[in-house]
Amino acid sequence: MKDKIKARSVPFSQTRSRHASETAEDYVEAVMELIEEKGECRVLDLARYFNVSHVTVSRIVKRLYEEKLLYTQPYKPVELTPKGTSLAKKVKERHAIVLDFLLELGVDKANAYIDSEGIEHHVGPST
Amino acid sequence: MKDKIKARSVPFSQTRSRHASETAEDYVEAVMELIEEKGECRVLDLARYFNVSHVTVSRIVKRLYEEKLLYTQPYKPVELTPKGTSLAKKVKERHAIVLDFLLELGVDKANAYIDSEGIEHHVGPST
DNA sequence: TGGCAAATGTAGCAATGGCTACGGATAGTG
DNA sequence: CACTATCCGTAGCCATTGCTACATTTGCCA
Repeated sequence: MKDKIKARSVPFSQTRSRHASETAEDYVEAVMELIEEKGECRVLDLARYFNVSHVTVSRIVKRLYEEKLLYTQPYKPVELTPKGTSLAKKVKERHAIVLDFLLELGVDKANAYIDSEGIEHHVGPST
Repeated sequence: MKDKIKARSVPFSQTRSRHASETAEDYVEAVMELIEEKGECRVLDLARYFNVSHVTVSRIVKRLYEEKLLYTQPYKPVELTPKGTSLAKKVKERHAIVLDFLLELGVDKANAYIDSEGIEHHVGPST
């Protein structure tokens, strides 16, 4: 029994640090997409994208700037650093894999798209 | 383009309340499993299960008690209320569905088990 | 150029979920 | 009965991510 408890605990560990990383991944991916779509990425674009207030975005952008994932200057658009670009590409690739995975299973496209947003962070390398 | 932004924003909305609900679901499920396995569910069992300190568990148990999902008394085992039992069953059922889903696809059992822990919260009804 | 609307930034609050440190409760054992 | 080990609760700290309210900057248009 104890073994089982121990084994099951694995997926839940390091929740906080993982959650912070997920946020970073979501943001760099969003920035990359918004730049592709609109030519630039404003704080408000991100706020609409994630359905949160511009304040929340602005704070997170500041943190990611400190992590050297984003370039940001007051009242200017947000851009990706090389590090941020690299992470964004990795995330998009993984996202595409998950999407294909679900599509291949007959999940209809709209639902697959929605579901894969949340799922991607939970997929182990083997899967 | 705007449509796409709006559409993509859906999965991210209400992140906080959703996260709190996920915690509640994880906890009632864990309580149910631990009671099945060990006959009772102590705070420390949950702490080991989730790989967090007993303090974290104790605070969350208090919150779930206020939400009428758990019974709890100082220094006593944690139990499920009818509401908690009902939620736990729903979660376990959904969890089982996700697990079967992955197993059917040839994901080997161990990995499916691990992955489904995180995925289950992101699965829409249709999937 | 002046002024307004939109975009950002800042201050400050709340909830959640991590933690350590410390103290009280409980249960088992000699 | 007393002791000791384990369990649990409380106090208090931190980080993250929501928010509203208010201040500031920018950019555009009359």
